[in-house]
Amino acid sequence: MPRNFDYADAEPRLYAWWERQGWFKPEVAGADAEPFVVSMPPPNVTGSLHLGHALFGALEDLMVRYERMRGKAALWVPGTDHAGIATQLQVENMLREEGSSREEVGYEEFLYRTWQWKEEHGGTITQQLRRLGASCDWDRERFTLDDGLSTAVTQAFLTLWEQGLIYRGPRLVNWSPGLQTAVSDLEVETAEEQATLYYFKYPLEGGEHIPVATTRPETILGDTAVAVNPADARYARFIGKRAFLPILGREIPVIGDDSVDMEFGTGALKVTPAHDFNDYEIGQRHKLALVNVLNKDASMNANAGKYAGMDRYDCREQLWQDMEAAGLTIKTEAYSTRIPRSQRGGEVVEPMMSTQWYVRIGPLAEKALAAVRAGDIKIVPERYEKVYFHWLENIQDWCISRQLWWGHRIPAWYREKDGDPEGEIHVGQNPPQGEGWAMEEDVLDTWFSSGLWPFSTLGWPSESDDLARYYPTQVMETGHDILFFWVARMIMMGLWFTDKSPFHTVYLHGLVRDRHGKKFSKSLGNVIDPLTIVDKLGADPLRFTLITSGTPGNDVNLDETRVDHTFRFINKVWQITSFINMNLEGELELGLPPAEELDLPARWILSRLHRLIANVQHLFDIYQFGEAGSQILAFMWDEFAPTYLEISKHATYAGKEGEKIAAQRVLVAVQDTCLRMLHPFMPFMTEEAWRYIPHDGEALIIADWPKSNEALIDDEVESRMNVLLELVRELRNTRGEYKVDPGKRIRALAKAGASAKDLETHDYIFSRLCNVEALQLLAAADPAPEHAASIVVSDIALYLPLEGMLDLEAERERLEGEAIRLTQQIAKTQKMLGNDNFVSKAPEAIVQRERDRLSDLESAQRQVAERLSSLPQ
RNA sequence: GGGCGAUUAGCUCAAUUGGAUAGAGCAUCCGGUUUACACCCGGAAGGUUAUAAGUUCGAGUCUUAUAUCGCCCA
Repeated sequence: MPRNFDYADAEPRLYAWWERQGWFKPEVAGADAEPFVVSMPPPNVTGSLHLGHALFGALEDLMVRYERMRGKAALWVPGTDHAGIATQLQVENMLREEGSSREEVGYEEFLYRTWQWKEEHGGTITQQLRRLGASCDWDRERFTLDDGLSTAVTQAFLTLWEQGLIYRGPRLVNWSPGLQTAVSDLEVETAEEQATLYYFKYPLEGGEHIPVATTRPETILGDTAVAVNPADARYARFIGKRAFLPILGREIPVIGDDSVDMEFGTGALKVTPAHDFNDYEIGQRHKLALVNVLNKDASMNANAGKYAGMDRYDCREQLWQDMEAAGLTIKTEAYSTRIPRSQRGGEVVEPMMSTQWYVRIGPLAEKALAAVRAGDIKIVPERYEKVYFHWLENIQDWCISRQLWWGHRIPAWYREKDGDPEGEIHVGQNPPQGEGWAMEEDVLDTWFSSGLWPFSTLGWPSESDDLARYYPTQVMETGHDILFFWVARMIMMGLWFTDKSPFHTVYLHGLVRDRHGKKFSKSLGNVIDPLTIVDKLGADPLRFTLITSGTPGNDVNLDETRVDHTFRFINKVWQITSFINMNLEGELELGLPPAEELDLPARWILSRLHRLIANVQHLFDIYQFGEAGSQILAFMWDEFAPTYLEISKHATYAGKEGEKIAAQRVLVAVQDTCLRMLHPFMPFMTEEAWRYIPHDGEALIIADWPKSNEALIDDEVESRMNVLLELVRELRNTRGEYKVDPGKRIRALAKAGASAKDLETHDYIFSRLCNVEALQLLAAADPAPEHAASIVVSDIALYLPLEGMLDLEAERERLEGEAIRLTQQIAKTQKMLGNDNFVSKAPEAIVQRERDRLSDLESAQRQVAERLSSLPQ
């Protein structure tokens, strides 16, 4: 067995082997196995792996490997998303570098180039997921723009259309001038920013004026009313009068509307229904005209009069100057307000009138709400259910058209009629008979196709075998940041089109941040590339660290020192395997030896192990994978390796043949179980290590998940062993305090009550664990040795004759300190037990534990007192 | 403005339904190559669990208020 785990060699080799054997496929489990299906959240096809992908990869692979080991038909469906805007931007960037643009090359050529780009870069992310160990069924890999999924998208669209749930019409939308497309509410991010509030005079008929304030003076050009609150004594008398647009002089009415906030600004409001969502509402109420003053690139259009053609911000400045010259301005002041920006491009989004396609979402949302309310779908952590409800209860119709080239074309056709190029509309996969039909140029929001993902990837709308067997899926694991974008839409569309919840559990993870909780950003220079870590330490340490660094729904702060620590843990597990491996001789029978051959340490480690298995099982059941991983680590590093493994050396090197074999079988059984439990966390090392211990089965990836055997969990054994281990700890401490050369073997004498037999039988434990060469039992009547340090645990007093080293005064102080500590604890325990409320109300087990504790403390107290009195004066 | 989360050791995080002396890692200090491992071993120090009140036999955990930070929605 190699001295260290060579991950660089093993990872690609094992991955290829697993895949070649077909172990990533659900069929490995047999036709009658219960399915466990996870749809991978499809990463952007041209993206490359970042820590967010690594986190979902680690978590989903963990769940899939776990369920596979539990005998389920585990299927992880991989795939990628065409990511409309993101991909189109990348290709546009490429064209720009070539000195060209998408307009210049034209639609056909642009699409060709984008597909080419996808072919070149599309494999990157999936290759990187393989490096993490992702056990997806690559034969079922899908792409949102492939033929099958495109069919699904068309089918979904047409169905909604036929049901009257899709409509097209002019609405005020969030317009992204840089991308030149509409974006949905979700794609707009607003943040508080410093801006300027401009105060100016709105001239009225009769020479008076109303003062008005705005942060966007250029929209004055699109005003179609001035609104005041009818309850406002200052302005109410102006209602019904005519006002005149500054500079342009257009005549507009002064209207009264309750929604005008009298406290804000001047208390009067300019109304621009075509460029502001609130004003749009007011416009609807008062049947105001809509005057659009912006072009698609946010330059001013012909309605802006002499400002036509100017950029929106240049216009703002120029108009203000002109108004100043005309004596219409009052003042400007610094003002902090919320500015809407495009999530993708980052530029300021303009509300703009535009004709778009919408999904009437209400009926779909209702089903989605009901499914979670009824518990058909659970969200982990549960608090996100509230967030989900709130969003769906207040949901707006979904704008699904995008003015992009890369995406699913909306299946609609137009034909010119009466001079209107869109005079006739036909919705359908193909154009109707006749000449002159042109296809809708808009494409669908990327999330429209993503919403179908759990079932479209399995063949829907065709009634495929996969759809029948593997849909609905079980767990949807993804980031909480796309709860609305994606999860809610999958639930809505899944319920609508398949009449089934697409999954029964939503597990949400958080963002991966740097070790101080900062977001990764190129400008901060704190970006960690997961593949750099994989290259340096292997995939296993990264996976385990990501999983154990956080709790569901919360952000993960990745501290790279933890990755190093995990790397050392992996080495530790390897070394344990190596130790077991090197002591094996011949064929070792698998499984545990018969109960009568198990000594106390063996029964102890098995009790601890099976307690661990039960804990891990419970933690897996409630999706607390991180804590499960930490507990396995703690068991191996703090109990198995330093204690049982060390103790077993006695049997191995000094025991009888039968004892040796029994110990080896226990070692193998414990290690085998641990490797199984660790496999979903760190598949590579565990698979490789498993080959070096006797095992049953072809590979760990398809081995059985351990089950806890309650019969092996034994409180009494654990507490007997704890006494011995406590003595070991105290012995080590005492040696340290007296600065006894660690290499020096010392003697110990013991006076023990009920534990005498355990002490005698297992005296070798002390030689193995704290270098005590001989343990001599004293009878109760024997005098204690004079020049000895003493250790008291429960009813045992242990004496270490440290001739020449013992400082009597120090020893007395030590014992007195111990006596005080014991007295305090006894008092505390007695107080608890003296409280009738406690004794009557606390569970019996808790009360009993306190009684046992008290009797232990009292024994110890007697021993300490005796020792103190016998110390030479 | 509404909602949610966080606040535990110098730093990064745990603590499963309320139950013994609140645990790890990193960093710090002391001591060690003991035949699996120096990618290691043994030990130490480090905490008023943000603050205040409450419920309870018992609170890091439940309730209320306050403070600070973060996120979501308008």
